Amino acid sequence: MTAPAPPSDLKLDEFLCFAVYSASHAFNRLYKPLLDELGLTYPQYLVMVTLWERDDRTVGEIGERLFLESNTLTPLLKRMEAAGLVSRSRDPADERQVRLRLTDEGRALLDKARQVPPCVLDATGLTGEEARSLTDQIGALRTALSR
Amino acid sequence: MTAPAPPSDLKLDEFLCFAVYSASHAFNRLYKPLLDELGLTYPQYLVMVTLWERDDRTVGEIGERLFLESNTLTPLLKRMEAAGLVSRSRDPADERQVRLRLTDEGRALLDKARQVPPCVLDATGLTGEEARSLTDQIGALRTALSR
DNA sequence: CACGATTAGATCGTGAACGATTTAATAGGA
DNA sequence: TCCTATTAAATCGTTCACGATCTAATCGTG
Repeated sequence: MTAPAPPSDLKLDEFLCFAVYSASHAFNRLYKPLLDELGLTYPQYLVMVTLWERDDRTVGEIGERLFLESNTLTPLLKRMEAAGLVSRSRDPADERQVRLRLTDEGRALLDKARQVPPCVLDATGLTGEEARSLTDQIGALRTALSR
Repeated sequence: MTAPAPPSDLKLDEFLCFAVYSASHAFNRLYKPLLDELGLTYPQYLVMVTLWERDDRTVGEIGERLFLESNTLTPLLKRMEAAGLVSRSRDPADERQVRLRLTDEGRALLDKARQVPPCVLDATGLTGEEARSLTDQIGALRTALSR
């Protein structure tokens, strides 16, 4: 005689973490075909965005911007270097640091990349204003979680 | 003479996708020590939640619930089986399907797991009502993105 | 009933994430 | 000046995520 399992009070659909987790994957799936056009993966695209914003950054600066550590970034950046998008070189003034610079090819990719965000906004079904609001709310959430 | 780089109009901080991506990682980092107590990774925890909600599910049903495919789930579920949390067995009525069932140990873990969501809500700094609202907005976003 | 089409999982290879550790360079104090 | 502490990346091992493909079981139509 097995006792009936006590009902679980953990409801997946009410989990904020799961909403975020699954939305993150949904974004990834949406981006995949768009970024394939650029020869980038999603995290590589984020690195490119940080370098398009400001070139010539250290691994640590990029990591600070993207909330990633060198153990994630080093292999990713090496793949980007192999793809001809960035150069990696030790800073002569401080040989501990590795500076990332866009190649001409990497810089040129910005033109194509400008077409991506409008496609993505369209797929969200949100207005620009709604998207901004949600971005701010989730940004604040990330800040709270990182304490 | 290199021309000054044209300013990028792609602003990382305005990217909804990046807010979601980085919040997802922030959740993971928050969950890690909590779930270490239970001997679970975060995706394994999600599988447990689905089975606590309803036991005896196929790989496909779990995947439908979590938006994951068998190529992700099969190895994950095998690790959970090896950890003694679930059993995997072919459905006699349809040998293509593999049914997942909680072991006694897996069922018993629910008690400990109930302590997790309050900790997480606390870390978000949100009220229950705010968290619910955000969960709904992000859930709707995921639905829109998956079209 | 047969047999091609479909379905459910599993397998394989690649690229992230990340904890833990290591290596090399710089900084700073006795 | 040396020598210890700190810092920046890199390395290693494990677990996800996912595209592509494979295998085996079942379905459906003639």
